[in-house]
Parts: sequence; structure tokens; C-alpha cells
Amino acid sequence: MATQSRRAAVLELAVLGLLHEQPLHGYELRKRLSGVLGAFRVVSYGSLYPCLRGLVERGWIGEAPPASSSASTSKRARITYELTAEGKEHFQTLLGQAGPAAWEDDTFDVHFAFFGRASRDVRLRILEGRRSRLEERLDAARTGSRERRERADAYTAELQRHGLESTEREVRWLNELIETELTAPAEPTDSGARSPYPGATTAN
Amino acid sequence: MATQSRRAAVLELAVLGLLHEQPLHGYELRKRLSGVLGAFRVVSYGSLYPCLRGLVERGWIGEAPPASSSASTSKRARITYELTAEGKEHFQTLLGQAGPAAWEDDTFDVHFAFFGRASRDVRLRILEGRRSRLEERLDAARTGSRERRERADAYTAELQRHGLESTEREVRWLNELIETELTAPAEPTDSGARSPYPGATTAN
DNA sequence: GTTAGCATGTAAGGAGTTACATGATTTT
DNA sequence: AAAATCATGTAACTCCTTACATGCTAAC
Repeated sequence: MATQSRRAAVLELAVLGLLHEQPLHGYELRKRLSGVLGAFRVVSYGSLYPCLRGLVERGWIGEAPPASSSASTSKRARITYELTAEGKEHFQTLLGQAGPAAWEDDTFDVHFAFFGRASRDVRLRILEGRRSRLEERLDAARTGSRERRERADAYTAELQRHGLESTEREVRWLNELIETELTAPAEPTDSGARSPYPGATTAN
Repeated sequence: MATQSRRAAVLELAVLGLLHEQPLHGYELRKRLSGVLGAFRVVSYGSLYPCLRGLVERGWIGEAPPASSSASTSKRARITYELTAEGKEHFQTLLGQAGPAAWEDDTFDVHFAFFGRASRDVRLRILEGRRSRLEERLDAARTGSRERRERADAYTAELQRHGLESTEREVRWLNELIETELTAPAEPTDSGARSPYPGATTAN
């Protein structure tokens, strides 16, 4: 009653973001979602199609008419969706909401994937929010560590060490991104395609 | 109908594992679960207590009688649970099941946390299974990459690069763990408390 | 004596999966 | 013409969270 839904926010944001670039049908959307959702996650159709229906009902997306003139003869069944004007507006609103909700693991990834459509101001607020979220976790993990370490065997300790290290690594990554945002004067261009970020060498 | 539940397998395994070490009550269990579940995850009581009830119903855990003689006077309400004989058995069965289910993110963490109670054989099968799971992901990500890279802007590309790098890093971590398991002759001792694994310096 | 934290629990519902059901289109 | 893959969709169910409800105990 109080929190009022936040309706499948992550998936909806990802779908709106992908449709912002070009109209797509469900099957193709699902394939592309893995690239935008973090960690190679895959969404099932049982999740995607109800989500699309909901977006249509709220007027944020609509069925795109088939581009070619050959209307009913060729490819039927395939339903291509596109963003409506309100959908574009709503996407910007969602993307610009740099609150705590945007700092959790999954949500952050999706926001990040669409940074190209956000202002530098929004990007910085989200990156910094994410960073303090992670630092909170590190604090909590380190604070409770005395008691925990006493009962930890070698494997539990190793698991926690690995978790801490991964989180610290992500904080450093965020630091680099924030630095880049602050120093780079221009909005990111599409031309290069290769990542302009430091540490982009896949260190091996 | 077909798959037949696999009842909250991760949480149940974690609870059984923690109770394997010592009897605990729900409140305390929840605190410790964060250490054993991956990535600082926290479980809600609405999840934990029904889980405990289910474990009692199936006879794997039971209420421990209060240790002291002062039965009804002192601390009431606090219900301490302990593993039954069947519970111990069941835990070993679950832990030893080194199938694909043990290779996913959350499940792997919990299995790993209780490696101290598993045989080296089981540990190796799980570590190797996890590794090939991750390598599958890397393959998939690299295979579909040509098409994906063309439409990726700088941020999407950076997100994917970071995901790939993290996964590659975990593979290297697994390689070290496997190497350690193969060379170290003894079962891990509880004495040292500090992790005996390579790379244990929290490199900064 | 009242606030803060310990401790247990339930009801409602959100978010997503699996498994099923169906049909069109392309490849072999 | 059979097999594979593209494509859409639903029903049932699982897992988990949020919000609520309750009471005990320790500290101030």
C-alpha cells in the first residue's frame, strides 16, 4: 500500500531504453536485454510479454505499423513495438531518478547502459550514489568482521575476502569513471565504438 | 509438476549449514546468513521463519531444549533450533550434489562456504563445474559480440567490458582454488583462521 | 517509565520462472 | 516434407519482500 509497486522497474527501464534506439519485436528485445541487464542475465518470455503488454496499456509503447507497403502478405505474427512520445518522456524521467533505487546491483547496470541518453549531472549523481552504496557495504562487512572472523573457517574467510576484493575493485572502477566524467569535456561520441575508459585493456 | 520444487534450496542449505556448526535461533541465523550468502545479501524474516517451519516439518531440524536447568523462568520466546540426525544426513546429500544447480551464482557461494564439510572430490567437481559455467558465459558473450559491438555506444561497451573482466577474474580465482585443492595434501585446518589461498593480500 | 533493540511471526502481493501451447518461416 | 528456429503467448507456481502485528528485555 505504502510503497506502491515500482512496477518491475528494471525490466521496464531496459525495454524502454532499447526501444528508444529503434523499434523492435519481443524476440529480438529479449536477445538484446542480456547485453543491457547486468551479468549476462536472461529474461524469460513469461516475463517479457506481460511487461510489454503493461507498457502498451500505459501508453508508453505502441505497435509499429509494418514499414513496407506489402501489408498482410509477408511477415505476420511479428509485432514490432516503438516508443510513443509519452514513453520517451517517461524514459527520461526514470533515467533521471538518481535515488537509492538506482544504486542497487541490477538497477545500476541498466541505468549505466543508458548513460548516453542522460545528462552528465545525472551520470555523476548515479555513479557517486553507487559508490557510497558500495562503501556502506564495505563498512558493514568490516565492522562486523571481528566476531565473524572468529568462527570462520578457511573457506568462509576466503569467500568473504573474495567478496570484499570484488567490491573494492568496483569502487576503483567507479572512481575512474567519475574522474573521466569530470575531466572529459565532451559528451561521448558514437564514432569510436571502442571504450574510451582507462583500464580498458582486458588485463590478463 | 515435472521439476518438483527444489524448495528454496539455497536458503535451506545455508540454514542447515549454519546449524551444523551450532544450534542457533532465527534472529541470530539471519545475521550470520549474510556472511554465507554471497554479496552481502540479507534475508528477511518473512522468508526465514517459513523456511525454518518447513525444515521442522520435514524433520531436519528441531527445537533445542534450553541448556540451563532454569526452564520456564528466564528467557522465553527465544527458540533455538538444532540439526537432527536426518538433517545432518540431508545436508551432506545436498552439499554433495555437484550438479549444474550448484554452479549458479548464489548457490555456488553457499556451497563454497561449506566446503569445509565436503570431501575434496566434491569440492573439485563444484569448482570445475563453476568454472565451465563461467567459460560458457564468456564464450556466449564473445560469440555474439560482433553484432552487439556495432550498435553499442561507449557506455554499453564499457558495461560489457567490465562484466567480461569480472568474469575472467573469477575464472582465474577458480583456477587458483583448484590448483590449491590439487596440491595441498591436508584437509583445511581450523587453526589458522587466515585464508591459506594465494592472492589473499587484499591488493590495493 | 519509556525508548531502543531483541525476537517471532503472518498476510498480501510483487517479480519472475518453468512448462506448456501454438503457429509461421527458413533450412536441409 | 521434416527439422530447426523464429515468434508469441498463458497458467501455475516459486521465492521472496514489505508491511504489519506482537511481546519481551535491557538501558537510560
